[in-house]
Parts: sequence; C-alpha cells; structure tokens
Amino acid sequence: MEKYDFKKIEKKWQKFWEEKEIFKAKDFSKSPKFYILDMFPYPSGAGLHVGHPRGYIATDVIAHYMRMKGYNVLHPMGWDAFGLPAENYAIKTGIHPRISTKQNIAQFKEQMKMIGLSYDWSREINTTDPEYYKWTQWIFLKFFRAGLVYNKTLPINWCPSCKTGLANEEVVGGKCERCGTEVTKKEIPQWVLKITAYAEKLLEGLDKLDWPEKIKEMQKNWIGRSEGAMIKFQISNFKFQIEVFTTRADTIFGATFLVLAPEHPLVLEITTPEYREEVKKYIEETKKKLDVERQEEKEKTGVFTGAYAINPATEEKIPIWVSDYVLPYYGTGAIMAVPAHDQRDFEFARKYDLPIIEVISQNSRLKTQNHNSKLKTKLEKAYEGEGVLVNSGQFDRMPSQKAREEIVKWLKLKGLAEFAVNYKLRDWIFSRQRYWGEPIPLVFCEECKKRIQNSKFPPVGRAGKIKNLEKNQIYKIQNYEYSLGEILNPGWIAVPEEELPLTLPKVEKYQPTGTGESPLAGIKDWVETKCPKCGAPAKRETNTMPQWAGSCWYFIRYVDPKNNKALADRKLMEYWLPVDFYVGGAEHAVLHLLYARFWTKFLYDQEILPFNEPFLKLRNQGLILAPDGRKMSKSKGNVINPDDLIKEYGADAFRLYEMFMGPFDQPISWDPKGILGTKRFLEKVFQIVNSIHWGVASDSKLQIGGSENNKETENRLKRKLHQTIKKVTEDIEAMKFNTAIASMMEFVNELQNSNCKLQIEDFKKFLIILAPFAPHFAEELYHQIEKTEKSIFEEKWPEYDETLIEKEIITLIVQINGKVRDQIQVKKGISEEEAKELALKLEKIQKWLKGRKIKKVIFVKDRLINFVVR
RNA sequence: GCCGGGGUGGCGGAAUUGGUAGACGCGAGAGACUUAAAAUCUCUUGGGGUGAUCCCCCGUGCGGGUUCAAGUCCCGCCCCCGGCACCA
Repeated sequence: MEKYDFKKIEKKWQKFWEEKEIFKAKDFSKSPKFYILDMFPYPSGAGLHVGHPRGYIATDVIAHYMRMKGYNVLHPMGWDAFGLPAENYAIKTGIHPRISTKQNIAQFKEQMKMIGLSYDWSREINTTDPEYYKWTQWIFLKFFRAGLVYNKTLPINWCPSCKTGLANEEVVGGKCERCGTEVTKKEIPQWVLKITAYAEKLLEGLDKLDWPEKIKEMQKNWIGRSEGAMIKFQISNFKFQIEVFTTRADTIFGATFLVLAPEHPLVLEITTPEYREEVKKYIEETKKKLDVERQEEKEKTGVFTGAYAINPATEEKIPIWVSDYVLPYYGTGAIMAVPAHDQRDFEFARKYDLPIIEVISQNSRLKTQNHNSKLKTKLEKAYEGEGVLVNSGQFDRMPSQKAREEIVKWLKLKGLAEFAVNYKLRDWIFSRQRYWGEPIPLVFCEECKKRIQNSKFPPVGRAGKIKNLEKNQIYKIQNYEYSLGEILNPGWIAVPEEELPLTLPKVEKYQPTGTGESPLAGIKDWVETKCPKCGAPAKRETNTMPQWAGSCWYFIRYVDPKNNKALADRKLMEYWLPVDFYVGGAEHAVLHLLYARFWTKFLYDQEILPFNEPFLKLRNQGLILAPDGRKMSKSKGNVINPDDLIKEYGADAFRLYEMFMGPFDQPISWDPKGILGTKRFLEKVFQIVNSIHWGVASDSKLQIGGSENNKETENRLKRKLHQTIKKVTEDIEAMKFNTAIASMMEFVNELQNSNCKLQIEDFKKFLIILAPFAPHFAEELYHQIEKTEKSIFEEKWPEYDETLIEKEIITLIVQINGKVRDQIQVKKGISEEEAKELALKLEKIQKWLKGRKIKKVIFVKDRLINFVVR
C-alpha cells in the first residue's frame, strides 16, 4: 500500500506553484480585487514558533478561497525589521544589525515557505531597506512641513533597560511594552507628532469599520473624548484667570476650592511668600515620583498656595491648592474641586478639612445648606450621579443634566465659560535614542534659528499655537523659504527630498549612551553638515524614529513596491487600496492600528492617498500558548517550532491542526498530540484514493470509494457532500475554520463507513474545498485523479445544490411534556395531522400516554411533535 | 472601580440563535494484526440506577423565573480571562 509521502509531495507542488506564478496578484485585472493582509512580523532571531502561523494560515485559507471564487487577490508579506533586538544583538556580538536582520529574514521566509503559504513574494518589502525608509522619511517631512511635528523638552517615559524614550502607547501598566522594565522619567528634547490634531477624525472613522468591538472600544477609550466646558476662575489679587475643564458644570456651586497640578505653569506665580517653600518642596517631590508611584498612592497629598480664586457662580473666594492627583497633561492641568460630587475631591477635602457643599440632590427633595458656614457633612462618600440642583441660586430644582448646559450658557454671557471637548489622547513622542531605526531627516542650523526668531513670525500665536494653518504654506524670510515646520521649530531644517534616503551611517559602537543621545551622536563626520537652506554649519538630528514608523504605511507599499518616484503609483493605489481584510494580534490595538490610521488620515488630507481608512475589516487571532498554558518564550524553554512538526507530520497536517484546534480568535494551548488527528484524516483520504476500488459506473463515469453500488447510499453521500460544501463555504467566510474542518472529517467518515462509491467529479469538489487548508495534499490527489497541467487552484470553488441538501425523509422528534421519548422517520413537509397519527401509534408513546389526558399538541414542522399531558 | 469576552465530558471544543446537549478531534479502555512494540484498523467512552446494545433518572458555574420546550431568553449572585484605570 502506497504511503502518503508528504516530503516529496510538498516540495514538488511548492516548486510547481512558484514556476507557474499562480499566486501572483495582477495589477489592474478586470476581476474584482481582494487585498488580504497579515500584520508583518519583526524577524527575530528565534524564528517562528507555532503561534505565529495561526494568522498566516487563516489568511492563506481565505486568499485561496477568494481566488477560487474569481477574485484577483493581493496577499503579500514583508518585514518590520527595525527595532531593538537586532541592535541589542549587535551590542553583544558586534554583528551589524543589517547582517543579522538579513539572516533572520531568510529564516522566517524559509519557514513560511515550508508551510506552503501562498504569498506573492515578488512584492516583498523590508522597512530597513533604504529604498523603503526613504519614503518613511518622506512622509515624516510631510508631517513636519504641515506643522504637525514639534520639538519639545519634556519629561517622558524612559526605559532604563532599553535606554530609550517611549510613547504613551508603549507603556503598559507602568512597564516597557518591549522588555517589561519599570519605566522611569527623563527630561530630554523630543520630536513629537501631533496625533491629537486627529483625535476627532480617528474617533469618527471607527464607526464605519468592520473591526472587533473590543479593539474599537479600546481605541475609543484611548482617545477618550469627553464633552464639558472650560470655565475661568479669576485669581484674587492678580489680573489673570485660571481655566479649568469640567464635565460637570452643573456642580459649580459646590466648587469649594481649586487644585492645580504641581507642573501647572502658574503655581509659583500665585503662591504667596509664606507658602512658597512648602509648595516648592512639594513640586520637587512630585518630580522625583514615577508615574506609577503617583497613581498607586492611596492617600491624597497636597499643599495650600495661600492664593484664592473667585468661584464665578457663587462669587465667593475659594482657596487654591496644589496636588499631584491633578494630572498636568489632561485638560488644563487645573480643576475645580467639587468634594460633594467627586470622590477624589471628597477625599482631599476630608483630609485637609475643606468645605463640602452638596449641590445635587439624589431625590428631588430640596435640602438647603448655609453657604457661609463650613458645614460638617454627613456624607460618607461623594455622590457622582445625576439629580436635581440645590444650593445653586436660580438653578435650584433644575435637573442636573439640563443645568450642565444652562450654567455654561449663563457664565458664557459673562465671558467666563465656553463649551469644550477634551481628549485623553496625548501627542506621540517620536524620538528614540537608539541606532537601529530610520534617521530623522532634520538638521539644526543656528543661523536659520536666529533668522526665524528675529522675524517674529505672525502665524505662531501664544504658547506655540498655530493660527490659520495653511496646508504646505511657504514663509519667506530674507529670501529664504521656510515651511511651517521650520517656523514652528526655529533652527530645525528639513533635509531636501532629493537627498533622501538619509541613510544610517556605520558606527563603531551600537551601545546606547544612556544620556539621552543616540549612538549616532558619536559620529562626527555624519553629524556635522551644512544647512541645506543657507549653507551655514549645521548638525544632524541623531535620534531615530520609533519601531512603529515603518509599519504605519507598509500596506501601501505592497501595491507598488519598487516605485522610486512616489510611495506608490496613484492608479495602483486606487485599484488595490484600502486593505479589505487585515489579520493580526490584538496587542496592537492602540499602537500600530492607531498610528497607521493616523498616518493614513493625514496622507489623505495631503491628497497623497485616495482613501482615509487603511483597514476595512480586521480580525484578531488568539494567542497560542505552550502546552503548560503559559506564553511561549525562549527563556521558559517551552517553545514549539513548526519546523519539527512539519518534518514529522507534514505541512498540511500542521496547517489543518492550526485551524482545527479551536475558534480562531480565542487563546488556546498547544496540544502536542492534537496534530495526530489531522494527520490521520489526511491518511484516510489518501488511502481512499489510492487503494480502494476504482471503478466505472453504469453511466460510464469514474467512481471512487467503496465497493457497493447502492443508489440510496449514493444519494446520501451526495447530499452529505453538498452539505459539506455549504458548511465549509459559510465557515470560511465566518472564520470558523474549526467547524469547517470538522464537517470535512464527517464527510470522509461517512464516505468510508458507507463503503459506497462517489463519482470522480464529486470527489474533485471535495478536494477543492479541502485545498485551501491542505494545499499540497489536495493538489497531489487532484493530479492523481485527473491528468492535467492545471493547478487545483485554477479550479472554480464548487457551488452547492440546496435541493440536494434537503432531505426527503427526516427525523421527527416525539416528545411528551417537552422530553424526547421517541423519534420517527417521516416524509419532509408532513402535516400536523399525519404526524400526530403516526406518533400516537408508537409503542413507547402509548406507554407514556396511558392513563393521561392530552391537553395540548405542539407541532414544529419537520422538527418535532410534543404532547402536553396531565 | 469601569469597559469588553467567557464558564458545556478526562481535555480542545460543537449545538441550525428557543426544539434530539456533547458534532469533530485528542486522551482513555477493550479487541484485531504482530514473536513483541510502534503504527494501523474495529468497537466503547457525561454521571448514575449492581450486566456498555432495552429502559429510567440526573446533567451546560450557582439560585430563582418565563415557556409545551432553556446551554440558548429574563432577574439576582459567584468565578475566570483580557483591556483601561486619580482622565476632572
């Protein structure tokens, strides 16, 4: 008996597909396009483990399915290859990241090919290729010129282990997203991308996307839109006001003090001399604290400034305090404290004995308190819900929700309030103090700095706010032309486009300095350059871009990967983009997925892209854990490699098991024995074709399968086949691969058990629906049953016949009081009367009915009949 | 605390959206083949009622409810996983 020699078969067909180029996407084909994409991997030195291919195999199944459905499918793969591991490896071994990256990519690609993934390798991209990152830099300059990049020295999240700054999105629970080290603070100059300018657009766009609800929610929460008002509080003895943001303007009559964040710029200005020392000390202490410490503190702390503000509603003097429970980066960094209706303010007021005045009554019964006395309230905690206003002058008795608007309108008339929207989203810290990343294409020129600063340029308003931002506008100063980015960041000059790519120079040492400078800072002849505007001596920026930069737009590059005039040809973008279906891990919810949407929306506004959302449909694959239930990792020694499994069981058994093991989007442990099941399944099919009873039917059609000729079982088999086609088709579309495979197993079990024959044409249909899951195997058997030059993937996806699926004889369940007592085989469509008659004749039913009365009969057509008895 | 997703055999998981709970696979048990083992094949496999093939009872985290009928719907709990977390 011939054995299924998967080693030979897999190699043979992989070569065949490559030579025939049948998985190549065709630009501008008349067939409808379908762009299905995997999140491209970072090619680590460890290679792929069994968790990685789960998503790749799923998209491969869908890609095959869509091709056979007649779509022109784009299914590419590439490498997100900038990043820390390669650099850390270089520090240890001295091997240049370019070399180790190249080796890692070769390994990844080899592994992917072993699995038989049908990527169009002619479109392969690599973010570390200068021809690629040229365009990453080009896009960065677009942001810069549009005024969406600014340089600022600010305390940022700093990973002491990676020795680099991090974006907020890269800090997970106070720890570095990459290495898990506790994040500290460091104050260094940073390039910051103004993602906040797109907060509203990023939020709006979500509604239209077919993404998992969870991911959409996470993005929504991250952006954190809240509606409220900006309210101005006059400072006693000063000419200025302090603005606060609140969502509860209805509680303003209960605002009994203000709290400023220690970082608030006006703190020291308003502090009275006698409190100065204490306030200064508090500010210093806060500076030393890590964000995590600040958040973990249970007890609120703070100091009085000695200053007072006027509550614009009550016109009473209220004290101004400083506390670190007010965050500098949200709202205005100052709050009006309403202790009766905000738990944090309540705790603070309790501790420092500040007045607590209730202004929202839970039940509409009116209570009045005397405003002028510091009332000892009986409140145990703040009431944060809705209610009716009390102690609020002319607003008494008004429902809180209405008052929220009315009070703002009232204060607005006095010029003291404005409706406002606030976001949690913060700007994107874009500099990394490391070597292995895209160089930021900017130089610093002292001469230009002076020129711009002396000109006191009009579009830049107070606090660096841009007025009347004009897209790509050029500003002329002394015959030099500057872009908005250059005006906003005096002295920083863009590297001219024609000089891109600005390539990474060779360095002696990759070791990060740890001082906040990148290793590039040590290379004199690279750093020292001339200003492209005025020719004066200038210095290059030595920080590099974050890991995420290259992945913000890579899906665009696949469309036209070798274009050296543009990031991609417009016509090709119009044909292929956006991505129809995107698959990857959920861990990128507020990282890559948010950043890529941001860049897309910006490039759309710049009229570079013809679409404003990158990924129309998104699905996340669940994590595959080690058999011990923990995450796979080299250090835990529980990694399972696909290579060994493929050598032992074959790529197709591996692919099938990856899809069969459980629902695609749920995490699951790897079961080392599980793959035996899918291997046995393939063996079974192979034996059916290779050993048992080929024959010719009476109508001279080739047949396969068992030895019996029995019209009835033949029909049953045929029905099962069409049921299977239907199930597999629907399940692929719904990404329920596990049940699709189960139904194919059922079919094969029935084919084997019935010992009956199946026409070759029908068996071919089965091979076609199996092909996306087990491509080599299906291709081999396809060629065994048919002499052809064609690939099975050039076949059409089979249609199923609904009329064949419907049974003529069905099983009708007979119940007594809702419990199954018997069943009968009846003709489909049988009437209630007929069913009742048949059911009542049943011995078992008669037994159950003995001595009882039928109260009611429930009949569900073609399903059941239920006798309700007493 | 808030948001999102769950709880079904020894295990991974099915169940047409209210209609035969446990498909499919793993594991386990028994048997066949073999000198033997592995592989393969066949049968059994939720628990119980002292005899797998007849019959009955119980059973989808817990407690109630709606219904002829509940894993599925409603109310009240418990537990697990993921995310966010002083966001004014």
